[in-house]
Amino acid sequence: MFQSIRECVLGTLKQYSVDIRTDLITVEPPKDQSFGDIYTNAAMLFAKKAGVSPRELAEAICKNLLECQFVSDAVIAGPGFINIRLRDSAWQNVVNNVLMKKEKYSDADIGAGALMNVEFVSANPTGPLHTGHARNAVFGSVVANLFEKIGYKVAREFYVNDQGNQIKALARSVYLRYQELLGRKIQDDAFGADMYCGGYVKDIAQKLIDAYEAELLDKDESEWMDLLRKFSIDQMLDNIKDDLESIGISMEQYTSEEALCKKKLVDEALDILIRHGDIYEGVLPRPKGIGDDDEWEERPQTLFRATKYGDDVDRAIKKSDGTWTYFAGDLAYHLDKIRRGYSRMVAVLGADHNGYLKRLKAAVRALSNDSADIEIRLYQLVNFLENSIPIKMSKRSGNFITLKDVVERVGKDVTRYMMISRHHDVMIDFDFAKAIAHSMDNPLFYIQYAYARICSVFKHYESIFGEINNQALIDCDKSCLFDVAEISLMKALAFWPEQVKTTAIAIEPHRIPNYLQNIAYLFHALWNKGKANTVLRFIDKDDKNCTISKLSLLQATRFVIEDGLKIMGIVPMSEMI
RNA sequence: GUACCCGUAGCUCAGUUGGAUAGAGCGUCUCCCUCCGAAGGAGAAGGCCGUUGGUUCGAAUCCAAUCGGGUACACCA
Repeated sequence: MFQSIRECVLGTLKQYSVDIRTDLITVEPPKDQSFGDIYTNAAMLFAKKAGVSPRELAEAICKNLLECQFVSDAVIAGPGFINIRLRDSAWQNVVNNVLMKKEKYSDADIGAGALMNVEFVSANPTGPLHTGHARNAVFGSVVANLFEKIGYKVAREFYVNDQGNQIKALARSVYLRYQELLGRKIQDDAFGADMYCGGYVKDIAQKLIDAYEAELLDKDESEWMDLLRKFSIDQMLDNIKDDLESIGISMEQYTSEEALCKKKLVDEALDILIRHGDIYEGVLPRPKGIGDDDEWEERPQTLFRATKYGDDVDRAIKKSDGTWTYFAGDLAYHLDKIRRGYSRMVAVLGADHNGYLKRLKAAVRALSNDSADIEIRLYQLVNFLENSIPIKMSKRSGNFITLKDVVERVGKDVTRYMMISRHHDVMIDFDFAKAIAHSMDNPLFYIQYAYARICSVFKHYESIFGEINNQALIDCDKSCLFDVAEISLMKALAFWPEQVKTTAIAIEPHRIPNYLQNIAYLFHALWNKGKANTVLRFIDKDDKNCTISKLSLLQATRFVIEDGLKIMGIVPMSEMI
């Protein structure tokens, strides 16, 4: 619908042979419906370039629009807006459009099958996923779903940091518990500040005993370290995969840092950068945040010229002792992604990584010769509340809410909804009491309720008239759908494909729940209007034809809600429990 | 000190990337069940979009300053 109007407008503009940036033209429903059904700003944008007045251009566009069969009226308003009014039949056609395309109604082909890599979660395998990861996980998975919707071939990817001191600390922690479980006394101060003391460490130790019994006792660290590292990581990854599965996520790819290292990818990345002249030996300037009195040591290191690619300072890729930094590993990792054919990538990171954003973008540009790009989305913290009172968490002491805790308490779907319903730059207050409330405090409930009501109407229909199939809904006469409440709903349904497209391109998944809330709102309003005005009731025992045409609108609404929930990874409820 | 983010109704947040008179929910107030699910709906009140300039036909949105809040700033991972 919007597309055909747009084409009509573009057709007129072509006659003026101006170079048109078509993406600037809006063809949208106006905020205030009294202006009409659709408006466009085309005349105002291109009057200057075309060398005519906005009014003159607008008149030409209007004339063309009026020849379109769906348009009933097109008028010029204000500084040059063109307000278009469509015939009811145009909106009634939307219903059939949805019914025929069903779950493909909102599909687009912007990606044209191109590869898209969405990296998210990527939690260190040193503990179970916690609430922060939950937001990351849900955000990333919905972004992936959205890109699939608009025609990309998407890979969901998890980067496993299976190297470094944290993993060693985990292995040592497990070993301590292992000794303990086998009856050895361990010193009180054995668990230092950098050790892991959560309950899961004991679980791993128990599994270690199941597998190796007492074999590893009384051996030197050099003898068990490699084995324990691998064992612990495997256990933790299984644990993490379970957690992800519990909120409906499965990754296509897990990439191991250690494996990349063995493939010498770090050296290859370095070679590429050297060839581009992006590597030099130097000393980083003293950070401004460190005062003159603070401790600061000049260190000659191998540096990456990140400033050439928009970063604020150059970045170290080797420590002063010659070993690689963490960032060097990331260079290798992103080189790997590029080599696997990804020129478009998205990465989801916590807001505390904001200092890392520019250097990652710089790395991808440098390694790909500017042919690849990575979009990074940072998400803010989630505060958990119990009846408006914040719950204190401390990761150190092992006293933090895990993803599993949340899912067990409020369920997968509510968790997903709460995590995705806010803009990623905004902190979320997650109140357990509100999350499970059955009221407007809980918007997911409101949407599910609309869906359940629609299902209930269909059941009611079937109890009177018997089964009905999709084809009958398509073929029926739609002239019963004429009330403003019905038209408003149809207009909103017409916008759905556009909504999916812009949401995906902007990488702002929260727009989906907002949209669905609006659909639910329009539906509930229509439902209630039927209480006062019997003509608007969905089921009329004495008029089967009209009833079917009302149902066709409900069916279209149901498809769109289902589609939206599916993007969010939420299962629609045909009955409220 | 620097970078990134936030500032919109009493509270929690939207605002379709620059469009016309800025919108929801909660809370407050008034109505609506003999009626397909009231777990709902209709309406009222509530705003200098932090502040000040700029860009243009047009700004909550873009730019520059500024104030307030958050996060991060060497070889940690």
